[in-house]
Amino acid sequence: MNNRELAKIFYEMAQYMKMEEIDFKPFAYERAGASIEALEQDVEEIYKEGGVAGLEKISGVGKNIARKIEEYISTGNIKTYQRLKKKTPVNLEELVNIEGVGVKKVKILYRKLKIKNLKDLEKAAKAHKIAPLFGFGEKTEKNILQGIKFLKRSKGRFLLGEILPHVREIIERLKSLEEVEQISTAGSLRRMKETIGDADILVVSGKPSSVMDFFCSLPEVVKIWSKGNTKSSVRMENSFGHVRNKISNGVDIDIRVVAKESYGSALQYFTGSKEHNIITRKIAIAKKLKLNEYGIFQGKKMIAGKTEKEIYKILGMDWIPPEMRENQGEIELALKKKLPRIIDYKDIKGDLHCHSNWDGGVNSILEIAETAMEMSYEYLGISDHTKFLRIENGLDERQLSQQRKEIEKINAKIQNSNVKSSSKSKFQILQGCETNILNNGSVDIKDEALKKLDYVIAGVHSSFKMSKEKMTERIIRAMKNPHIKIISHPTGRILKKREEYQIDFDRILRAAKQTETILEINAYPVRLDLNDKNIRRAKRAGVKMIINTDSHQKNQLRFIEFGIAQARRGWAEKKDIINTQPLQKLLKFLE
DNA sequence: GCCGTTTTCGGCCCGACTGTTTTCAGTCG
Repeated sequence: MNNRELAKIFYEMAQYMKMEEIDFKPFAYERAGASIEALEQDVEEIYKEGGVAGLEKISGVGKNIARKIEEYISTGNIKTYQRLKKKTPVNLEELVNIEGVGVKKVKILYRKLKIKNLKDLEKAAKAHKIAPLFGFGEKTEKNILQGIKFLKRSKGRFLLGEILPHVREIIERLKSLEEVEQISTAGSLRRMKETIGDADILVVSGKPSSVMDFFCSLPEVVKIWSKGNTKSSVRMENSFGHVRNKISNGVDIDIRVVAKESYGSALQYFTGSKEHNIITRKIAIAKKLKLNEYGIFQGKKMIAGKTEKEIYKILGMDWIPPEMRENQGEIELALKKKLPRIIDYKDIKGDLHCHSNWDGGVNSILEIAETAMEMSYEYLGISDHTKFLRIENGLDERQLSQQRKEIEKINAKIQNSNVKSSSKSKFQILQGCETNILNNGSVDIKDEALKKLDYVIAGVHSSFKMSKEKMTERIIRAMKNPHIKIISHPTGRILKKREEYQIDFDRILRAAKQTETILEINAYPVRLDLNDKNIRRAKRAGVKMIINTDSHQKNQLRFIEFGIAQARRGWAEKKDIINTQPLQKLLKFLE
């Protein structure tokens, strides 16, 4: 908890420094923030063990930043941060989240119009006070309004990836209570939707009131909306669930306590979706039964309710995985007992989209590989950015060939250290790269260099606002390059921030099929791209997919879960996803 | 403000794009 808070402060300090046109320092603070966020140990612990000198061992942390960490630990505050904030007291996170608005514009908006937050900005834009400002204009004003509109549409929704880990942590704490017999997430969180409105927790307990007392007095709770004997609703603190430097308003959590004999029906009822439940209840009615959150009833007699499985069974259906419960045809298939066997969370054997510290990433190739081995992967693909992305320190042809040698060395080292352990001796690091698809569809690395890699990923990282026709052509041309095997984040959306770019997805699918190009299901929480609908389309078109994390630090390899969840929501089966294959088969496929 | 098998001082964080300029500033990846 500490680390994330602190990292967030450093990110914000960096932004304020950029606002003041300070050179280089912002970069130092960002880097320190990123490396603190990636730490496994709490900074406070590091400080207790080794003092300021211990803190200085953290990469990117020197004398000054170490002192600031010390200040934060001992006073809970950083004076420099307060000073920066005082100079421009605005909701920076909120304002820079609008596309096209950065720190410099925020500064002008505050100095000239005293705009502090989204509300002020919207008011000013609607009153046409923005366009006359120096450096702004008609178009900027329009873009700002559009950006606000887009933000509002996704307002109140949270990323699965930022909420789930915290809710799980809270569930762990609840589990430690003697009174808690069974516990689970419910609602959209259990269905693993890419964004969620609020979080639902379902508990079985003989002592509901003490569970309620414990829950409502959690330190993260900032507001109790309602507190009852079996149902409570609270607002969590703001920092609850932020990813990198993006902070959201606190999420609401609803908790319900139900009787043991109703747990299954309550879980079914509160997991939803609403549309799915409407149909299941209709099926019950047709069988002269009644289904509600307490159980399934024949007249007044309750005939089931303890588990979800028995509920579905009585309705004449197979149990449906929560990720599929969107009334998209899953009920019909479950009635015919013909549900597809969707990919399992344990099926992934490796991750081919990972960034190391050779480009903008945090960890060394070896460190990432160690995490991959901990996850029992058989392989790991390093795919650093290439030279077009200068700020990400993209690699050129020469650096790629240097990296190849490094990877060979590490592979040899891993093989030697694991001779005894047969399970790990199979592990292998592959070398790829994530090339940039330029405007004309060519990529920024020469074919001769691409040829030497184990595989090549290509993605769009610039000029997002092309026409549909041009963007489609651009990506198809990249797919036709025989070296390019994978298209990363194929639609380019950023959740709560940027729409997909315009593409003719059917044409992309046809070209992917024809060129045997793999489409990525990017597991990074703000991307989740392809989304569930496109995954289904790709599956239907017979296009192969791969679930990758796009991780920039080793801990982010765990994001794979969110990608698998999307694949499950898109009904993808094991055979549709190529990184469910063992190493040799994967290599053959890539070839 | 950090860092060092090019450097303990002098480099780092660049280039495309957009919209605002009339030669450039801000934003984004």
